[in-house]
Amino acid sequence: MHVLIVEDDLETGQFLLRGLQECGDTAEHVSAVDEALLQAPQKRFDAIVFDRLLPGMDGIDAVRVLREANVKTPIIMLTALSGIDDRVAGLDAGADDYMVKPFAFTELYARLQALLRRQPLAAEQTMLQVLDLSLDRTTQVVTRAGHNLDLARREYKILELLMQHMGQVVTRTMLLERVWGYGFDPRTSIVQTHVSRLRSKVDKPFDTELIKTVRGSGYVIG
Amino acid sequence: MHVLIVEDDLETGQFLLRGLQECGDTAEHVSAVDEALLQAPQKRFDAIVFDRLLPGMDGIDAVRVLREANVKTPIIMLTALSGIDDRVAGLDAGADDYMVKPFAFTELYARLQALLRRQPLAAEQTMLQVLDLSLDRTTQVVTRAGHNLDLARREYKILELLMQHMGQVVTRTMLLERVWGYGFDPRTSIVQTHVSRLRSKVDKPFDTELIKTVRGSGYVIG
DNA sequence: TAGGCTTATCATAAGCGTGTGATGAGAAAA
DNA sequence: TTTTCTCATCACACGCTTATGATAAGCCTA
Repeated sequence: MHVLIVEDDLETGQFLLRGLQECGDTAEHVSAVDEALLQAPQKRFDAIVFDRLLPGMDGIDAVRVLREANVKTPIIMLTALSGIDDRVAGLDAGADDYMVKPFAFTELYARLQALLRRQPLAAEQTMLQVLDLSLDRTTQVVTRAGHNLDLARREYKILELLMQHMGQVVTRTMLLERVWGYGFDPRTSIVQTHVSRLRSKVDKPFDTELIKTVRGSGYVIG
Repeated sequence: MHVLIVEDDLETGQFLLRGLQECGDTAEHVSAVDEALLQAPQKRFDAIVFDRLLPGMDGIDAVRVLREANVKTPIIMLTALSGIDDRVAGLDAGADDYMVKPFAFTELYARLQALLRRQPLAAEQTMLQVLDLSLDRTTQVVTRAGHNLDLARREYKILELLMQHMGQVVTRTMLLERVWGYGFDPRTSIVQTHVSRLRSKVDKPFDTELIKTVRGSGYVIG
């Protein structure tokens, strides 16, 4: 992800910058409000981390200005004040979340990821690959060992989610949420059925089995 | 982690329960406020997920009661109302975070993890290692000498507990409590059976024996 | 409207995980 | 040594989870 950090304290700013880079993400650091107002609408950021107390203009007013300018990028406010009123003011102005200083970087990072999960990522990987299986998200073409695979929409979505998380278990709940948009358990074997059909196209005709089931959890690829 | 779910809607409750189990955690589900007030101080939960609208007592009042009773467990409120005032009320009463329904399970899970990361008391190490045996708590993958070990849920939980306390004796009672959730002695050889199965996968195929029994007490690793 | 494709549900079967009790091995106590 | 107790292991049975095929409903297209 690509994050804009608006923070007048240089030390904190660098700390966040480095933290994000170490997690494999990219970030830009500005220390003045007007710079932020200039950058935010122009470049495509996935999220903005906004300090509450800035010289010149209150961070809260700045957020309000951004929202009025139709900037919808998720914003996390940083505040040194822990009062309830202070938190509310930020949310009220249009921030999506707040964090009270001092905070752990890991928590900020978790919240960033939570926000991004809610919002679609601006820059996602378009080509996904696992061994001889590849999926192109722009054309939605799936091939294995050179052969084109003709997948139905649900099947494609399942495979896409699995490949986005290759090596990690994708739980049934996650599949229901991301593929079906369900917020509940339908109490039918709907996931199993579709994974079965997916396997019959992706795995059955070939010699190595890529989609593995993890009993009690879900499925993994790779 | 071990989570208490307070939610009167059975479907949502089961959905959360299942979601947590799929992620390798444990949870208990109660649907009434008084049950929650009874359970929360007694058992050791790492977090509580609290529905805002419950029959009998407002969830907010319940949270306040818990906090007054000196229960410090992190609490996430679930609310169907998205107004600012509603959010504040929850935080004000002593909740640590809120989520607006409908919500994605993945986000709730991220927030739970964020809350636990903030709490220093739960020394949650993600990578556990004893000689050539290693256990990754995020992916739930166990390897020894480079080989992947395919463990059942109970076996994994036992090994996890042993490795968390490497060098210390883990008593049978402790295992019954943390792996099975039993508060009593079932008077069967259930623990022995499962440790035996665990050993057949972890120790048998290799030359050095890692899991040792301490006669009269329990087991140690390392 | 007919036909084909996609999708949801149900029934069934197979497979795996788990709990129980029996049996035997080995350590500690007498 | 013998006795007693604890622990390890095994086989079996039950139940839950998962895989799969049949069926039916819905949707788009010609």
